[in-house]
Amino acid sequence: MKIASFNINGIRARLPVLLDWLEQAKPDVALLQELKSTDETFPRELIEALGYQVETHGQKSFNGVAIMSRLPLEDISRGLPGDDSDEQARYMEGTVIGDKSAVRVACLYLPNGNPAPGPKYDYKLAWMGRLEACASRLIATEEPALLAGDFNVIPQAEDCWDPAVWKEDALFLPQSREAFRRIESLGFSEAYSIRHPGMQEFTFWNYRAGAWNKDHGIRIDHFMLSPAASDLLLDCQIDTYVRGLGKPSDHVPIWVRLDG
DNA sequence: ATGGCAATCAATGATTGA
Repeated sequence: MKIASFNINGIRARLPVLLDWLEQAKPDVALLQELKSTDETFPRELIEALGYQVETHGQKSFNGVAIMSRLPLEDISRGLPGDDSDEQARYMEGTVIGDKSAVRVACLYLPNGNPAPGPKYDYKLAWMGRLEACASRLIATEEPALLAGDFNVIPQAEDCWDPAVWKEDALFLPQSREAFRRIESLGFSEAYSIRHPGMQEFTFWNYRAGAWNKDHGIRIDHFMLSPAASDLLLDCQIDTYVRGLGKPSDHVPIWVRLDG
């Protein structure tokens, strides 16, 4: 099964690009972030017309995540556990039933955290602590599971065009990278780096200052696979071309193919 | 400095993102 993740930066503004990409890439499952839409204003009909079951966890103006699947999709849960006062729609889970195996998928939009230090960075680190608890719970099931989405973390220096520029940024600060490593320490594998060691590809280019034309990008969208899911990994690719389409998102899709 | 763009909500300007 092919599972993709795409921070679309506004579902309504991005609908033409999304539909274009879906028809070319034909993922079985698409995990979307930054819907910037409530569940009520999410344009589900055109996506359902392509054969997808659409499950959303929206919020007005900001955040928002969705799971869309052409395979049976069950047991949806919405929201990141661990803080009942957190109103931001950044996390949901569902179980995809493949031909060979069921995969628990978590779609996440991890907080940016800038400016750091400050309350937004505190929220990011707290959020990552709660995510680690989810990761522990998922790995304990010993079933195939993955965490995917916009992590807003640059894992290592090779994952950005100029580490010096990002040195003080919340996406690259040591504490952010350490929190990312802690999830790996639980037993999760970051799919792209497993499949393409030493390669430099990006998933985000700022709209400003001609970043795309200069290839001033960063790699912040990731798939983290549990051991049981890693055993099924066949491929992981980044659909870079999507950044060059008309009216693009600032992120591009990344996907994995699992033998499931 | 990735200043310099884009999306959204709301009302011509502010907020947020990374």
